[in-house]
Amino acid sequence: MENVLTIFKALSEETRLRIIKLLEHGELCVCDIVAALDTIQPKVSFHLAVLKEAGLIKDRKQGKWVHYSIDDADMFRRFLILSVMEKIPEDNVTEDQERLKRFLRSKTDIAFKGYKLTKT
Amino acid sequence: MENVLTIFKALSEETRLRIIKLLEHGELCVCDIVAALDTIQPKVSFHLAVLKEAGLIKDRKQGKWVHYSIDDADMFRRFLILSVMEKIPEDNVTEDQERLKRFLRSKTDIAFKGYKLTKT
DNA sequence: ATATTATATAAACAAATATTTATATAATTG
DNA sequence: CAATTATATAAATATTTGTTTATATAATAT
Repeated sequence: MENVLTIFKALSEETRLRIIKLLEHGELCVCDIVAALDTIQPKVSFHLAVLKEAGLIKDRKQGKWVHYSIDDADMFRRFLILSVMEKIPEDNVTEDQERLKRFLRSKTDIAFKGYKLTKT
Repeated sequence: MENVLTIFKALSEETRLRIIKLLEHGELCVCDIVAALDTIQPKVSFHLAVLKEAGLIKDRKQGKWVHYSIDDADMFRRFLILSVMEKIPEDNVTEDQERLKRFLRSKTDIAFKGYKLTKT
């Protein structure tokens, strides 16, 4: 019981479904998600912990960053995740997606500030 | 979003999963469920309302009684219901099942009290 | 070494959900 | 028709869950 219940509980909150949707195309670090959802970091960390506890996402630490991604190890969870992806109307998360794109772009820009690309 | 969310929310509570499990083999009236869960009636009515709102169960009124059963009109909900049936360990609900059996038996007994079965 | 950045966690607070108790309604039985 | 039974609903309360603010930790950059 505990197990199924934990999974359904994890899926029963809007912010968490939005996070799952954001992870559709690959891993993101916490700050990406914070930017995409336009919210504060502890809130995101809280929801990521709930999703991870339920085995729906996994994390990968790299330096200062923690990258989260969909955990597709188990069939049942996988199906649920796919359902979320499919059932949530796009226009319900377009703002998130746009904020994410903008943020990722700005990160890249910063990375190249003060550098010049030269042919090799 | 609303829709999926409502469904997951409905499934994210233990009493409700137990009710779904009880409905596995057919419809039951509210008082059957109250007896099986060994609890009070308003509590059961509350959870039945949540499940019905999510489209997971349906009701059928007959005299004083309201019979509830799994609503298998929709594929997604159906899959979720089946998952609940499969994923919840039997020994997690045996007490419920036994109380249910006893209660149903006692109802039949009462129905025959003062009567005698005769060959036709 | 110190400052900064990314993330987590704890504590205080707020909001949502579930439970209980009391009461209403509607059908049924005596 | 009065009493009883099955269920629903409303109001009060309790519990759980989520949010915010403050702080800790650990890696990196200055």
